[in-house]
Amino acid sequence: MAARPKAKKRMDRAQVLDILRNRIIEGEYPPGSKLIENNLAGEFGISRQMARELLQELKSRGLVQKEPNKGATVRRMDLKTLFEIMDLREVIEGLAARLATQNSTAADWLDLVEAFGERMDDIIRKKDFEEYLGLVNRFQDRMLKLAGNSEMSLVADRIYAKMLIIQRRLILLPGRLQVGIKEHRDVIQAIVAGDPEKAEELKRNNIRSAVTTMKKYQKMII
Amino acid sequence: MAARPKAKKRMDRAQVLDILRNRIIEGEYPPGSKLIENNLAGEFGISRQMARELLQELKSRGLVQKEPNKGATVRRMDLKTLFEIMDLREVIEGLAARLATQNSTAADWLDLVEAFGERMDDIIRKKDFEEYLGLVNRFQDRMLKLAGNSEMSLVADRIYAKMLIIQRRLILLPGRLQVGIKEHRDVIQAIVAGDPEKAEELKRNNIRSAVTTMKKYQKMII
DNA sequence: AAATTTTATGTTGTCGACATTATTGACATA
DNA sequence: TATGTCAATAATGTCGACAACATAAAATTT
Repeated sequence: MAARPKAKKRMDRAQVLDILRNRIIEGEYPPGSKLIENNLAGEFGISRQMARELLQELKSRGLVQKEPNKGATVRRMDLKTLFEIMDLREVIEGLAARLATQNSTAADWLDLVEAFGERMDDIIRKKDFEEYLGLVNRFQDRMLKLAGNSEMSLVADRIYAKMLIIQRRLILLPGRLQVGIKEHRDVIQAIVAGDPEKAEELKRNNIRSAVTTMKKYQKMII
Repeated sequence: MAARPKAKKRMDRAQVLDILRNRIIEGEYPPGSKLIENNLAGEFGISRQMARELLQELKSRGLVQKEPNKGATVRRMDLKTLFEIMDLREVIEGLAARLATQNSTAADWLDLVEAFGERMDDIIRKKDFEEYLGLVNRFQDRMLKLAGNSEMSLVADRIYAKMLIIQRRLILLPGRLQVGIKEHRDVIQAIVAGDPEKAEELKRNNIRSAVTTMKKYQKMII
């Protein structure tokens, strides 16, 4: 583990947690790398006890793994886990789409309808992946927020954190960008039209379609 | 909080966690009651630090709630949360039924087919609720185990812990026992027949049907 | 007597120190 | 060279003590 020499001082508990979370999600701490309590304590100017509790928190969010007497490591995602999560994601996002449809009106979706409309053609042409990912995330956030089910949001958070890296590789696969856009358009349309069952079904199909692509190109993803 | 005077000595971490979990889901610690670190430490012969970590663990499982500087209380379940969890439960158990169907053969279900068959008529006649609940739980455990999705199991565990109390009251509602048995029979039949989609749909219907009953008799449940 | 401040007590938050368990590296032996 | 043993080091697990905060009780003021 490359140690960070600098000792930033007196950081807030939540701040540190956020930093660690981001480093894991962004891949700065690669999967399997050790997170050593003393190092973290030193870097952030917190006590080891505090570092310990933060690691525990990260564990409960499914981002790190702890083995007794051996410490915490960034959780590796193997293929099995990946597809397990995708199965979960299918039903969770389906539920989110359904609930969001029930709890929202067309007005809540104006910006996203527009964004996934003509603006998307630009994105496809330029292959602007970052812009696309940003929009997809905005869509997911909106959906979760409007769904208004905090228990579900907890589960979704667990899933998303681990999906972010994968998502970046997924859209690079042949044809996935175009298909993804079309599927999102359809989902949004069903939501705005106020058809909860259809929205759920389409969102589930969207994830299943992603899984199919992933299975086809397994080796390139993990 | 009624203090337990006895100081049991040197209990294992996992043991204590299990005891606390049970006390919460059995209702021995009623919702809203305070869990004081010192008391727990004293009762189980563990250090306060350890008690603290156990409370954190219970929090991450959604059983207790923590407010900064005010401590941990047994999480209250209001009506909103209850129905949120039921929505989640619908899709999770649906998924479990589908996956279990894909990963199992009729041989895995022999005992439960029999139990939900003729033996059930006895149970209905005697209104043996405990026996029925035992079988339902056995069915759920089997389903989760055979589904073989550990991410999903984590979510399910979060849900079940909170559902156990409710379940006891649900089956007391008029007609719910008979309906529940029939629905379980249908689900099991679809699973044994190897029809994943049907199993998923029936399990989802089962939860939705429970929700309908709950909404009708809201006041008696919480 | 009611309201406000002060004091006292109980509970959580934080830290440093020690004990226990892994891991590493040096050394000896086959 | 390879392997096994043992010491040295590093990291985690655990504990008790003190500080900060919240609550309840007492005292003071109006």
